[in-house]
Amino acid sequence: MTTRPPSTRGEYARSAARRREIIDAAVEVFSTAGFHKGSLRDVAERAGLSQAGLLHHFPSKYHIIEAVLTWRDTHAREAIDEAAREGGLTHIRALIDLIESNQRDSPTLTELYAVLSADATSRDHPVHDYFDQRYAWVLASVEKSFQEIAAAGQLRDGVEPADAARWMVALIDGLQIQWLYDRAAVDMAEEIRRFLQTLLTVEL
Amino acid sequence: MTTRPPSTRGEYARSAARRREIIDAAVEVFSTAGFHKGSLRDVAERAGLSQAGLLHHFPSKYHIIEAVLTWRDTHAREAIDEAAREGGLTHIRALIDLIESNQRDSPTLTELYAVLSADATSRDHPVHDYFDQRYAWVLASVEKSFQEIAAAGQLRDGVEPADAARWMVALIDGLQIQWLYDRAAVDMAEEIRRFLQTLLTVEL
DNA sequence: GTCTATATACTGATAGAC
DNA sequence: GTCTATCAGTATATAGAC
Repeated sequence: MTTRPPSTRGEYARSAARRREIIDAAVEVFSTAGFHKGSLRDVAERAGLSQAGLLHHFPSKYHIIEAVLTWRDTHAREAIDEAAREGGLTHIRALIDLIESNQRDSPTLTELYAVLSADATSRDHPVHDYFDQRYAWVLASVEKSFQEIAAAGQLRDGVEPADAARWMVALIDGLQIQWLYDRAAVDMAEEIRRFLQTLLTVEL
Repeated sequence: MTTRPPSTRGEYARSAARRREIIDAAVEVFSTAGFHKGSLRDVAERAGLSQAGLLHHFPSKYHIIEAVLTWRDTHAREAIDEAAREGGLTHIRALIDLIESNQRDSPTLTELYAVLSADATSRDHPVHDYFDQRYAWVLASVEKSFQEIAAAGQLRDGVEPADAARWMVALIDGLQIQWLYDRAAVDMAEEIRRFLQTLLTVEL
């Protein structure tokens, strides 16, 4: 039997573009309604096709949320990878810059992550394992950078690198919630910078 | 027309006890499954009656979650009210103690609050307004205490009371999420105490 | 006060025409 | 690749017997 290969680059591009449209629609729906409450019909309608048409591109609701998460992760790692390799303050600064640009350029995606990371604490949640591993990885990599900061004499005496890492990650999540309730009142990146400055002996 | 008053104290007590059983069941169901995903049937089953029987005591799902929240708030305010009136470090210490005892004695209720406060960021969520007002109130009362701490010379130079309040509330929410993913790794009260100690000039 | 039975709506997913 | 039609499951809520 023969499988018909796409005859032109155009077909691949069109399909990929459709998937992107669906992912964008899913971000908007899931970030305001939540993953459980946000329906495939809502996503389909926003993407401009029927619910059955949507499931031609992604076989299940889980595949859609998975695509959303991996798509953002790919782009986030591109933005942070070089600074993460360098470590120390460079890594921390890049993280804050990333948060700042995320909030400015894709607030709905930021919203989705904030809501979903709390939603997925339930052990049988479809993306529980994803967030579980993500927290472990983020905490470890931030702690490593704070250890380097401490070794360079840039961390105040008595502040443990493991604590600083945990506080920074917690502050990010917590400020995001406050931001979602009152967006005008919270400037996340500035707030995190001021907080970190109290832990450091050098200018951030 | 005449309304039949309860003939004995027993009837009130029995009905009140039933409502408490339902509230306890609701806490357990909603904290693990989330508010949307947790069903009235689950709550009813755990409370030992049918779903229709449950709706005799609370006319809708919303009334149940509302009862859960106001019930906890009443008890939380009892525990914190005196210290809150005194203000300053006394208030902050009492807040941390309350978090510690909540986590030890009613972890599922703590879990429910953490998940629900993120869930309810959506503007059309049934308890959005409740959490919106709660954050405004908590932030204001904690900021007031940090102003008193600053006036007493107990706050490190350069730390703004408004920032300290925002950071403390954010840290509580963020650590709760980390705790839900890895309960063995996070001692919330200790972590918050160590964090606040870095902002203060006196022993907490 | 509690039950069974049911109304009504919406969910994710599938079948099959085009 | 997209559609209509539909399935089976579950949700909240109601009606009415007991």
